[in-house]
Amino acid sequence: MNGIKVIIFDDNDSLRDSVAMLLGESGDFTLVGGYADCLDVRNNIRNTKPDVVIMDIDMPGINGIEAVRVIRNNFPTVQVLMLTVFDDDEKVFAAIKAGAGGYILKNAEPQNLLHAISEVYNGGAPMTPGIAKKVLHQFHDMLPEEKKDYHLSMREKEVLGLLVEGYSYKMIAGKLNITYDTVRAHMKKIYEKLHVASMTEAVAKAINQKLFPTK
Amino acid sequence: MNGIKVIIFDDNDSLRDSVAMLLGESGDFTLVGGYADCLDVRNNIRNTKPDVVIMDIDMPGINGIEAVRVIRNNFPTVQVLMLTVFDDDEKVFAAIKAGAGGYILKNAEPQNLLHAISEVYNGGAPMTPGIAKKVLHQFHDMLPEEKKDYHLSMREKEVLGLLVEGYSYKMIAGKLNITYDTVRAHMKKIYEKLHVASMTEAVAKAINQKLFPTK
DNA sequence: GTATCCATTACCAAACTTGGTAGTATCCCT
DNA sequence: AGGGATACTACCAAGTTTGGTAATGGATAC
Repeated sequence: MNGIKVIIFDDNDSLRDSVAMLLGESGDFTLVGGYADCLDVRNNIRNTKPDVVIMDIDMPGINGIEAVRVIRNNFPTVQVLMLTVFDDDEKVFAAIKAGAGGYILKNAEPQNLLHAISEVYNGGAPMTPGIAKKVLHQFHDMLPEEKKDYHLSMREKEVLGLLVEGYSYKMIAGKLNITYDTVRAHMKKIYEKLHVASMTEAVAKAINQKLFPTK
Repeated sequence: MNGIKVIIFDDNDSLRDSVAMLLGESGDFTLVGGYADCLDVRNNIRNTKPDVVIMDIDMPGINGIEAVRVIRNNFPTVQVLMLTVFDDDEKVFAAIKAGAGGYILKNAEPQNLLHAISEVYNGGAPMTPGIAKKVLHQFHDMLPEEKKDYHLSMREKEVLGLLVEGYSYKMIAGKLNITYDTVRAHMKKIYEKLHVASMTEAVAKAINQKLFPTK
């Protein structure tokens, strides 16, 4: 008994058997658990201490994505590999958001599953090509645009930054040790440069154009 | 001469030769061009009509990421596969933003390069495990948070939405055909529910919690 | 049916924001 | 040395926002 310890959650009994056989033959993996539902994930993991969890999505009771969240919150070192028939954006992204470390479709070659398990165990991110494409494309669309430069001076950025954090003119003056009127002077310049005419517009623009790391 | 038509941009002559040999032996690919710089990308592609472009990043003259942008803007059907030594987040994400369809490190196995070329040609997104991990993790961090529910009423959401767009109380009153004082009443409730005490904070919170599709 | 939430309006007084104009001082560039 | 950008200060007047408290009618919930 050695190698990477794996457990699987899938309500399809014969699939669990196939995986068990596959892992058994390989020699590099040990299947230390197999369950048809996620009703008792926490205990299942506490008892078996796996390195990698193979997780289906559509199961009776608690669904696999919820289970991933639970696992990642309670056992941060355990890697989760999704193994499912679903390839719709919503499920894929939800699984990643929940903390899955890889996403393989059930129609993949058995050999690829073994490879994916070691990869996810070694900190990689195995994905079937179609999934990788989805992720890459979505990722592409989400990357920040070339951010416009409004030529704000250092001081102006500082003031705007505080404004975004909810500070009033008076508070900003206090924070920066300058007078209220100086803050006003900066604000006037900022409004001019951003082409806005109120605090709310300035804040909205600053956040939307990602002028600051607000989150 | 048949198979997938490939051209390569890389200032390392011997690497170009190796790739040429590799592709030649495989039978499934045809190298129809090899260039040490991207000074004339557009013509290079117009003349060779490749299916896939293999692109280095660090080259004299125009850098590979800029070149990807040019290619994707002018020849949207041509797939670009990055083949470079760089694995820092900045370059990886920049390449993806520029439109690269795959990203392979130069230390990968030759066999994997061939596989990656067909994959990118077939609409996949080949990445070396480390790159896939970077992308997945960044992607994970960028996916929208579970959005909190502040139990805003319809009307309150409407008012807050306008506020985020830069409207003043008075303007909101006009837009919604209600009195100024009614707007004020809604605002008071909103502040209470959002736990804020000024327009700027409300706007910042609304945008950051993605309560509205602002962008 | 009575309690609770929602949308609406109203008024007061205090505090805050905005646009205008105007001046001083420093630093960098040519 | 002069031109230009930046940082700072100041005052006025008009307009806006905020926190109170209070009241009405409608809808929904138990």
